Amino acid sequence: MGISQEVSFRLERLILDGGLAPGQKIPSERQLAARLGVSRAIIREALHELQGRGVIETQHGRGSFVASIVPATDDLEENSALLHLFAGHPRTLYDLLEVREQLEGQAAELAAQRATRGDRHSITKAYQALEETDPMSNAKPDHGFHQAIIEASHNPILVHVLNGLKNMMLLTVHASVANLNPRAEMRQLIMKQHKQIYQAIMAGRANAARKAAMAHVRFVQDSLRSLENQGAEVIRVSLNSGNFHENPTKRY
Amino acid sequence: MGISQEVSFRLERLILDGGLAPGQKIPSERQLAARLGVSRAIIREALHELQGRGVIETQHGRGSFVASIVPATDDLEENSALLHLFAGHPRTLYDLLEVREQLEGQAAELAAQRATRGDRHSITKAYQALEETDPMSNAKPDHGFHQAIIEASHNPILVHVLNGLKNMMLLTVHASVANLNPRAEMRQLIMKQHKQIYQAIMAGRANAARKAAMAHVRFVQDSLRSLENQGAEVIRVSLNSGNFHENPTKRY
DNA sequence: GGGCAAAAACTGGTCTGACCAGTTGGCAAT
DNA sequence: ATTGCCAACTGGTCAGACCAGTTTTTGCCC
Repeated sequence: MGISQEVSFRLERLILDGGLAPGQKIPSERQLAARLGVSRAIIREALHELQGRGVIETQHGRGSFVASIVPATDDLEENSALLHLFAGHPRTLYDLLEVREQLEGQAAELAAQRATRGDRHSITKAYQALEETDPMSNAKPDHGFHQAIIEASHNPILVHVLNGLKNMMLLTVHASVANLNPRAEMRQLIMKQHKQIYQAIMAGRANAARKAAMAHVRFVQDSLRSLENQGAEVIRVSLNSGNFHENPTKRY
Repeated sequence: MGISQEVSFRLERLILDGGLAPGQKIPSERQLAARLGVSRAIIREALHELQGRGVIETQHGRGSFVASIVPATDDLEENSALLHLFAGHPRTLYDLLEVREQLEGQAAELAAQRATRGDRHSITKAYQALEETDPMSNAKPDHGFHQAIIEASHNPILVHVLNGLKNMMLLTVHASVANLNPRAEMRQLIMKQHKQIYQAIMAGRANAARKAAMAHVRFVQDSLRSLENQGAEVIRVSLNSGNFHENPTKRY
């Protein structure tokens, strides 16, 4: 482990152990360098790492400060990396929803066609859990409902693909639950959409199931977007660096 | 926003857009510095930030590598397991084609809407290579054409998903090329379909592009299925160890 | 030729000292 | 007391040097 890592760990522990409170100013880079006996470049690299982890925030000319919101990590998963990914590039959230619209639509269609009795039972159970749970509490029932449908599609490739996106999907579900559900009329609409999906699958109406599922994802997408346009913080949106549209996919 | 942040965003964007795949080595610090016209210190600070977010991993003396963003699955093990599943279970071929129908349709639609000049050039090049190559020879031009379209969709999630399915996609493409192309009338039809996809994207006709792409995949699907019903051996199973584990997705 | 060790040519890691660019606070002129 | 300016902070960027690992090339020996 290099010195840079060591320094960032030391600083992080200092902060987490309470030596430095949230919002408090961290010693200047030059002071830290002198005190820890390393060059300022090392200090800066360590601070950037902590910055990447969201532990500190830096302001030009003023100093670095302990971030106010220490994550607390509700899921001890390492999806914090993904969270930052979304935080830095909110567009990715919509990219994912774009893909989800297709795949969930297909899953619902296939589920309507292929669901076995066991599948129907699983889906029904998940749906009931969804109805009974306090919507604001957490996103798990919501995700469970979608998951049951996906598995009922009996397409292992589809299951695999959506499984690989699971962590990210949980985030989008979380975003929708956290931002949309608190608004009563939104919650009503989403409930209704879930019901339509559920009934269409149970009735074996494949096309209706597909359309309902796609409409549901699209509704979430549009709602989040309009929320964002109203200035709400869907997921911490930052001004992005412009001009990513001229050389986006090309490699070095 | 400082240059350092901008650099880290740019790198992240590159990675997300699929220009750099997980596990791939990113250019050396000195190369990046020269290429982006900034000092090496800046590059190092940006890399440390990405490191803090878990986007990249660095090894002394070797280089920095893109971390697998979608953790858990998505890697070699899972893929090879699916490959085995594929070999022993031809139905999986159709499962994959089912999913491909959706995703390629979406990719074509988005490409028609979002392709930059550079994208159009790449697609055109791939299309020309496709026209000029002996169709029976190999599947690479075919796959390259689809790949160019996917990248032009500018949806990093979509790129990642289809990238994860790349090995299997190559197999389906190979199956289609090997079984369908030798038949003259089939080859004609497929050529025509490719042309329709290409023209629709170039003309920016999103809906037509989607439909053409979906029709193409569905055509391959139906053709293979009818071939199979005639008793032909659609996919040659490569020699593999029998030894079947129960399939990971616990279906069937 | 084939095998193997030395050496060159990479890679990231650290240091130094300089200068630019925002922020802040005090002190002087009004 | 208010205004305005300047000095002393702060972080941001740069250049070049050297250390420390890894990979590739070289060139000798058998």
